[in-house]
Amino acid sequence: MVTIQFYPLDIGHETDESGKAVIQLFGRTVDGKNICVFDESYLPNFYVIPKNNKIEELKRRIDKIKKEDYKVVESKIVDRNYLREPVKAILVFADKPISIKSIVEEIKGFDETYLVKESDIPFDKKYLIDKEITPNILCYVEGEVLLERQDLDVDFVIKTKEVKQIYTEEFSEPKVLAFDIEVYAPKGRYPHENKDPIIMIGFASNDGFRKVLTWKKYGNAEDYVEFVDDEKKLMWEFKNTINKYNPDYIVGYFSDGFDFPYIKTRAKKYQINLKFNNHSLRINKRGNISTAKLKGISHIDIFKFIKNIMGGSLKLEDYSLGNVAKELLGKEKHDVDLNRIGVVWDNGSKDIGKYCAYNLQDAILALELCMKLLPSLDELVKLVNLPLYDVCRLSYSKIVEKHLMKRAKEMSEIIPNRPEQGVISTRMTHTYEGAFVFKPEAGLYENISVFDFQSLYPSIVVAHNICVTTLSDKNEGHESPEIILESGEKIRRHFSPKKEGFIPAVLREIITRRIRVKEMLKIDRDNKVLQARSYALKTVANATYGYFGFFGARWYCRECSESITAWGRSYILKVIESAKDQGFKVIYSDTDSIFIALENKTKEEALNFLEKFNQSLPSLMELDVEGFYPKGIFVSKKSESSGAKKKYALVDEKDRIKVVGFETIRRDWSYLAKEVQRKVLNIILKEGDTEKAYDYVREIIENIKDKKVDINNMIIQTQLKKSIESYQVEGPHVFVAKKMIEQGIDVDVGSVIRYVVAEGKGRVRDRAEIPEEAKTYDADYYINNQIVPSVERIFDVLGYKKEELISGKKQKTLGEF
DNA sequence: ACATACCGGGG
DNA sequence: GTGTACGGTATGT
Repeated sequence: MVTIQFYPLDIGHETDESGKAVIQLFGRTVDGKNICVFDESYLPNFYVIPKNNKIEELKRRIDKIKKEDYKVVESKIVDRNYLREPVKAILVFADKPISIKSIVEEIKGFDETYLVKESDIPFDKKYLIDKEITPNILCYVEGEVLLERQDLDVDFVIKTKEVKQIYTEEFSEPKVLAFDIEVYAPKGRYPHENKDPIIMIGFASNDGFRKVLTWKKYGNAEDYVEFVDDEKKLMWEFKNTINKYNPDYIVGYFSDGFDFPYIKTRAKKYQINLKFNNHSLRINKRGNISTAKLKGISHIDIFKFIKNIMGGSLKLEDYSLGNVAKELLGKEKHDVDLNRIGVVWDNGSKDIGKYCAYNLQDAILALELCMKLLPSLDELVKLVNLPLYDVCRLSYSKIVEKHLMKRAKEMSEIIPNRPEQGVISTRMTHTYEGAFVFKPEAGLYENISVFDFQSLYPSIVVAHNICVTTLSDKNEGHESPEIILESGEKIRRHFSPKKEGFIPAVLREIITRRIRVKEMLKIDRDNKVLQARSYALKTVANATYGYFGFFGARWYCRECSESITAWGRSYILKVIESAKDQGFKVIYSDTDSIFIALENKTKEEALNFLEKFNQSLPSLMELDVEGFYPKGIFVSKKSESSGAKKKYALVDEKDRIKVVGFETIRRDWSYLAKEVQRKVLNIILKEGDTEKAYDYVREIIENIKDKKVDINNMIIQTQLKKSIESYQVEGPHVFVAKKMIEQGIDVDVGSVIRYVVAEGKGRVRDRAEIPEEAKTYDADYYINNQIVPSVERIFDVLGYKKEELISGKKQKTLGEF
């Protein structure tokens, strides 16, 4: 018997041939050793709530369930709450995870069964909930050393009957290793994992380790460069480097979707089994989304977290590493021409060194992004009780749900089920009156102040006790403002004040904790942990409203959503009215934010208004400054039927452009179209010269007409997502791909097909040509389908019609412009 | 009008 | 892994 203290970092389970599962907790001991703990005490389980008083009878029937390949091991009658009402439930333990489905099915057939709950939570996740174990927090374990499990390649393997989390100490000094790969690509073609080798892999760790592995020797290589013989050796060294460095976290940027899947494919080619801590690299593919998991090492794809969670508040133009690093770290990628990577590699010149430096820099940026966001991730781990691996891939709704699940357990609440597909469909078809949107008057504005309620919805939920558990037929105290239903009927919703609802209770705790954290931050302004804690609490609180109306939610409540927005509208309208009263020009408002054009007023006056207004609000509510923007353009969306949606671009005081709701720059647009949109926004927002922007577009259009624009700028790229034969609808890229195959050019699933639209009539695909063969392009197509659509709505705002852009004849009706 | 296919991130 | 994104846009039928 040994006792040991360790930080659980990752969880998994191992099943034997019969399907019996044992939980495995991977982690670090206090003195930095790798450990794997097998918790043999845990059995898959779920609740059955009886329909009537025949609970004993139901229990007896459940206990008898025993078939060849599944059985009930044990059951207990327990006191719990379900949606805040006390219930007697039967807690059923199954022999193995895969038995759950069959047992549940059998029990559902019993007359006495009313509800089956918590049978839809993954085994590992349910373990953490049931045992109330928070990853990254110190645990104590008493057990036996399993000597025969040398294969796990950790320092200790412990078999135990109990893992206790009796401490609060956090795992605070992880070894973090970031990596990035560079891939060979012939000129003008995007690399393909079946054809193009990995030529270099860069590593960067938080304790200063730097290395670039590559397999073509060149002179005067930097110290960090290490040469290997070939791609196969590169794969081996990749694996060795990771195993030798032995990181707690391995980090990449889009490594779920690119680096790891690519590595896996290349390794397979050489029949190398990539094992880390003796566990193979697993790539899970769901549709287009892949995730890469290394059992025992937490793989953080920092891109996922930035895109899913951080992105919302950052308002980034796009999520490319270069852009994100610039915004978050103030650092740049190295400037190399990736289109030449294949050429340089083939030449074998010392220019390869530039690519090595580029490679290393990308790994460093991924590392630094991770280190910067790690405090926030750590705080979220504690709120949702999931390992870092899961936390960095969560969506907003999942953050809320997992936090609710954790709190449910602590409050003896049985967790509701995930909705079935049919229920989801029904939920999706029902709409309700959403947030108040003050339609922006499309236009160009100067000196814009943006204020928003940081905790409008959460505080409404708490203040009015809004919850699926408090929804009531009669007015007992909390009556919502008027709500207009789909049918047109006007009603008010009621929430009982008698008992605090489950979600209001959870939220109240979150909000009061955040207030305490903010108090502490006033004294200790630069405390990164407190900042991260405040951020994590804010994230959970703010996402809760959306959760009520999210069709996949366990605690779904449409009536709650309706009521929250109804109350929300009444508050934001108050802000709008009072801003107008004070003589401010309100240009836009959506949900919980308000955009004010300062016009002849000063920033100070706006801040005074804010301060005054805040004094009139209930204590938990606060209108905050989101930002000041010297210039902004508001554009109306094409389909105005469903209300004006957000679509605007702002330039902030640091001359950075924030674009919201515009078509993002995509690969299937020509380079020219992307460039034109970007440049037009820049001229308008940074230079404030609409005439210049108009002239710029006119010049481009004339150049296109005169065929002065290089054909390379006209290339449209589209990827083949499936095999050529399986296309029902053949787009231009499929047609071109066929032409390429005829010419013996190697084209496969995943190939990015480049084409140019040539002159002529009829379908686009009939005119699509391989760029190298195309002599000229269809000017009208590019003007009408690429250039004009990319800027049309921007110019619409400025009072130019689409026709003017094309013809050059101004019909500008001077009005407000 | 409706259906189908692609974008993102990554080289 | 006790699962299967999403919202928007272009092209073809």
